[in-house]
Amino acid sequence: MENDIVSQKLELLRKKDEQAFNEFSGAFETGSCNKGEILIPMYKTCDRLYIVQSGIAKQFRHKEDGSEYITWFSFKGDLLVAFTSFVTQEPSKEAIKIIEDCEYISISREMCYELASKYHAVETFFRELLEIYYMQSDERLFFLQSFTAKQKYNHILKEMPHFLQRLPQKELSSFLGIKRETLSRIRKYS
Amino acid sequence: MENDIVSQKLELLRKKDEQAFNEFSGAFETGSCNKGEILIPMYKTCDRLYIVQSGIAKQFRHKEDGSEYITWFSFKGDLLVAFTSFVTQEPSKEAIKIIEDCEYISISREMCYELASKYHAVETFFRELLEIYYMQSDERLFFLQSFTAKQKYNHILKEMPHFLQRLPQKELSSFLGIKRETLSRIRKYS
DNA sequence: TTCATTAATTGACATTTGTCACACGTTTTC
DNA sequence: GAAAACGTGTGACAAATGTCAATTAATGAA
Repeated sequence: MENDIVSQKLELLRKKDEQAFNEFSGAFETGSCNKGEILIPMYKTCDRLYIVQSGIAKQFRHKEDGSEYITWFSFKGDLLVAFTSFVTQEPSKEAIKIIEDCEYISISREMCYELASKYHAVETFFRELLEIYYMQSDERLFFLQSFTAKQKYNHILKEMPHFLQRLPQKELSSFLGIKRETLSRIRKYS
Repeated sequence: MENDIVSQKLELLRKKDEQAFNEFSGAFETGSCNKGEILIPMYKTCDRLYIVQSGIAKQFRHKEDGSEYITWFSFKGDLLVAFTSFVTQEPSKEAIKIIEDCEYISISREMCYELASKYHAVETFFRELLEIYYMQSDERLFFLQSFTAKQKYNHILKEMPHFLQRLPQKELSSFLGIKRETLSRIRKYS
């Protein structure tokens, strides 16, 4: 068992209600996607939830000027879902594209809600995941909002060094909310 | 019954499991707080969840330079909680201050988790609230990140006019992530 | 009402970051 | 392996927003 958040919560689920765990984990299918492919297209309704087993994916939206705004990178163990579309079942304003060849497991939205409704423990599993993702979103908001370009870079350097090692600067700069030229200049002087 | 999100979800809870609803809603206490007072202080652990009945509160953090960064304003019907601290039980990095005299109801964290554990329907209530708040956070992230100062102002003007009507510009500018002088200049030319 | 405090406006200027253009090196593809 | 596509680095300049200081307007307390 891995030590990422989803795995930890799955382990809790298994301890709490083995049958729920079995039914839930049995509902996942495996799949894979190559670099450059789109896993969840823009404007399509998202009806599956993915968990990355290997590789890297990026989640992004389009700004009004057409440029890309990257909301998150997903590595091994991370969830992959166009969240708002998944919940509301409306066309997604965000898309997911594969940066490095991915293997994943996935489960249908229908099954998620069915099992959350059937098993209290599954409902708890999702509630706890949401708590964590909400806290992360909060933190990212503060980060993007209150740090200068340099501070952002240093923060990534310190807290998420794997982002620097494994992501092209083009993508990373978008994630930091700065232009690639700016990132390039910051790197030059630090 | 009101038509805000929390009320809607409470109504769903009542329909789904009347006993859960009764026990849950019976666990709330009423209270009030005057303009200028701090409801949840910085660096204190947050162990209650509040729902605003009247008035306005602001939720904020301190940036590294000491200035204030406002994360949200809460009006009638909105939740009021230092979320990360509430979940992790660590000292809060955000605080809540009253902008206009507030009446509220509140419930202890302990009771929230106890009832979520006891009643599947209460767990569902929280999971669904979290879904909505997560979507809001996502949207705010995009808003802050991809709009210019002018676009932000126009967006608020259109989508949240009550913010403009009821909040001092000083507070609003912090919420928009711009300086008060900048907001003042934008208003002048639109 | 009046004085004191706080909020909003405005101007001049500084700073940060973005934009555009192009060079250079590295992958990918046929 | 050559051509094309892509990613990165760099310079000159532009634009948006911030900073500081001074003034005016609004608000609240005695």
